[in-house]
Amino acid sequence: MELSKNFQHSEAEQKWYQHWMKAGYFYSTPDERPAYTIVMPPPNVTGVLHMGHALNNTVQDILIRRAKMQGFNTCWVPGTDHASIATEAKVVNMLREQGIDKNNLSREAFLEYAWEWKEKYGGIILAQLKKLGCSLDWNRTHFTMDEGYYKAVIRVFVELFNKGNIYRGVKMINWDPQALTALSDEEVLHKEANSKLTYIRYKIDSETEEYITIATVRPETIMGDTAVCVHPEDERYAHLNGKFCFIPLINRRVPIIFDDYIDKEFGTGALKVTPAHDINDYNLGLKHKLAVIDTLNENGTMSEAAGLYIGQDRFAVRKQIVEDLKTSGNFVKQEDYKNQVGVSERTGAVIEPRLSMQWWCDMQQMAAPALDAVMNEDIQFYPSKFKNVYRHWMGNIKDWCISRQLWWGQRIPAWYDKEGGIYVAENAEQALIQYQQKNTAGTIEDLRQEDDVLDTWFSSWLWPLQVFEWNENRDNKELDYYYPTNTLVTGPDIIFFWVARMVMSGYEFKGKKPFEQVYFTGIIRDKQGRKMSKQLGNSPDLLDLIETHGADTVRFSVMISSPAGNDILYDEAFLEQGRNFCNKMWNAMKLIKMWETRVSEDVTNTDTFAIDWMQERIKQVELSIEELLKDFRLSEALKNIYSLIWDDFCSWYLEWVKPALDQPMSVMVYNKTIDIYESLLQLLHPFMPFITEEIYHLLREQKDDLMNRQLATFDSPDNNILGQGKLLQELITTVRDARVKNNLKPKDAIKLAVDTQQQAFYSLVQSILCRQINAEEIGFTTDAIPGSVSLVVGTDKLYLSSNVAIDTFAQKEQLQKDLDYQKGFLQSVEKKLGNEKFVANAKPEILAAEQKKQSDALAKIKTIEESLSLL
RNA sequence: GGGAGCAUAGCUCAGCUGGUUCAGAGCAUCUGCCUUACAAGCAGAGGGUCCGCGGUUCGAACCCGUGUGCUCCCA
Repeated sequence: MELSKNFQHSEAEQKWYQHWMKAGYFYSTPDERPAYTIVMPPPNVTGVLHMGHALNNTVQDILIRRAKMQGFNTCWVPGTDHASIATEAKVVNMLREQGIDKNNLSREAFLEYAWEWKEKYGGIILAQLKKLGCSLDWNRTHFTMDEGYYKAVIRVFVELFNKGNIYRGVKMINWDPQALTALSDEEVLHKEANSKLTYIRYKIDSETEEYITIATVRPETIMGDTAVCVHPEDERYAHLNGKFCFIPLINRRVPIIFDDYIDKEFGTGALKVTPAHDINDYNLGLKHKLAVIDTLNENGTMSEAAGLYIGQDRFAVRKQIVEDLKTSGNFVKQEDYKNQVGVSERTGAVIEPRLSMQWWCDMQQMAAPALDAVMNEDIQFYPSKFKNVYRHWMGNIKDWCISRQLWWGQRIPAWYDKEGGIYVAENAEQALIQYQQKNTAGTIEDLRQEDDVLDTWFSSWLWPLQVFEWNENRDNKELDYYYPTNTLVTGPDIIFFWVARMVMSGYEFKGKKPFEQVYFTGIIRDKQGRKMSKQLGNSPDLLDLIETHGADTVRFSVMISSPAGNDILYDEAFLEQGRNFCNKMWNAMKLIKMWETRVSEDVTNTDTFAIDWMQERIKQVELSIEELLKDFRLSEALKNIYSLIWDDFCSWYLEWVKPALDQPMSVMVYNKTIDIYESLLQLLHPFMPFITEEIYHLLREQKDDLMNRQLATFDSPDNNILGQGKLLQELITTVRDARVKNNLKPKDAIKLAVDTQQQAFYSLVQSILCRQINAEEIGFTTDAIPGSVSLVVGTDKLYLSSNVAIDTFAQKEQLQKDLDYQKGFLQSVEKKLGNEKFVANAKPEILAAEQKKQSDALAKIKTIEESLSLL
């Protein structure tokens, strides 16, 4: 068979993904094996996957594939999230581009568009995950608005309502004037803004011409002022006790109140109080029984109640009113001021605090077991630093605003009668029954369902339960088998939104934690450290990337650069490294395939050093991988495998077993080499599934697939053989270096004479050493060879001779350098050993190590000095 | 304002329980090679006051304090 020059990723990827799928490797049903389960954080159906998803899902796939090789019954559940506000915003935009105004559509018509959107983008997302190679159980795909899922959410709402955890009430909420909906505190981002602090004077209601000056960043809200507040101990204002002042422009008379909430140092020490538009002012208003005047409409324009600027946008008014205050003589001054402004996480609109009737969920009770679980590590966080963040949020939990003024989502199952009575039930019929208990003649026509839908997170917090059909049967067999799931892999940015709430819902509805451990991945940033985002256009298109570079390369590039839990500065240079790695593996396979025709039974090759050594290296690396993966240090594990394949296998091992030109290949070595390559491919498979499967099958006829092959158990490596391998490498490198330094060309023949105590070792590796340094012969000696280059490796002396003239100055310099280093080293070791406190305090093994260093260094120094004296 | 984290080679970062066979990797740089698997490669090399200062210790990149700079989260 003709092998291509390089690995052709696109064919192989398609072929193997379909093959795995057909073979049923992705699917899971409960059996006698232990389960290893992951539920995928469902991506929003708002668009396409980005680099963050690539990282997150690659990590999950690695864990799943590895667990599968270790004999677990693995189950990775895919799905998508309806993402209420984000998706609705997208659909509204799309409609606007088509010239359709959402307000002219019925709820039903709008939802049809939304479902179309979901089908399209949800489908794209799932296709992307396949391209990435994700070994997902597609039979279990869920969507947070599926019929069954919808019902589960409704039922949870009704149950919590009946328990008294859900209630309806007017409170100050975060209002998004663009999406026209309430948001939870978690959906508001605080950003620093360059604002202006405007000083405005309010005339005091007294006979004399006297003013009180306030400072505000929101002058447009003064029409909503219902008081001015100062500190009770502020001498500047003590005389104003019981007085009133007039709001400029509208001349409303408001009281001057006193409260120690005021910061005397800020601004003028006098605060305008606007209970309708600021949470602190609102609380102040409650305390002092102030009126509340809402001067804004829901879209952020001034309302009738403002009296002025009606219908104008709040930001336009902020500028205009300053001009008008100047005209009226109330403007004092303006200064630059940096403050924090809340913006909507989804729409970016500046949030307005607003008093509003919403549905709330009291979280106090649910928080307690959820907090404990993480604190006592019943649920483990990686990295554990996130425990603090979690504790802080959970310990100060607030009631959750769960209603949204949107259409895309689960509609709140509450019905109102004409008198304002509320009936919460799973459906209209049951609501009606409740209603009829009061009004026997009542009909469904008398009831009106709540328009609002539920916060998206009020559905996704059920994800680990409902993907196993919890609502259909709360103790079903699958739930028993797969739940609690093993590992949740997600970003730290949704620790409150999702992780914390899933923990709460797990205990509340199932009485069990939803997962054993949570691994928080880093956030992918661009080279300049900026978060990747659509707006910045700094996020590469994932599908493009996969198509041009291949899924394995993309996976490699995101994994190699992602230390556990730290942010990642993504650089496309990593793609190059991945591509080169694929190429390397491909070529190693080609080399082995070339030997296939030269295999002969007649070669009686008893030289197994290379094989023995490589096998010990594999054991060694496998054990370290095991440890690294336990701590989710995936990038380090990958680096270990990368180096094992490139350096140990390709650079050393293959060269060591390579038959001489036109010589036959030992059948034993050939088969062992394939065995070895297979186990390397297997170690790498979870990280780079396609190329490993492809090469696995090209190496020789296989009965199984790599993906499904069980991992052997490894015992601890033989340190003696590993040490010998290391020494052999050092010998080779030292001689090669000497060649370069002495201007000996690779083809120039040399002879090597060795003065050593370990002749058996040299006999063992002689043929390898001979070929690797291109020596005509290697012999032993106890005396220096005149005219040769003397080298020192360990405590062995090497004499390298050649027909080519040799410059002794260079080697003298090198030996002198080594000698200086060794002497310095010895000095530091002896200083340590001469220190009584060290000898008394250091652990025995460290003491022994130091003593060994001392004797080694002494022996080395002796050897080098002997060599030097000969020059 | 409260909290968390980071500062190591030109760049991006490893360095787990303090102990010179750990100061390391990849990329970049330099030198020499078209050695019949791979020039997307091979063989070598150079490069660091481990942010400053102080402390603990026999011993500090690692622990403690402090200063500076940066990032993130919460209010």
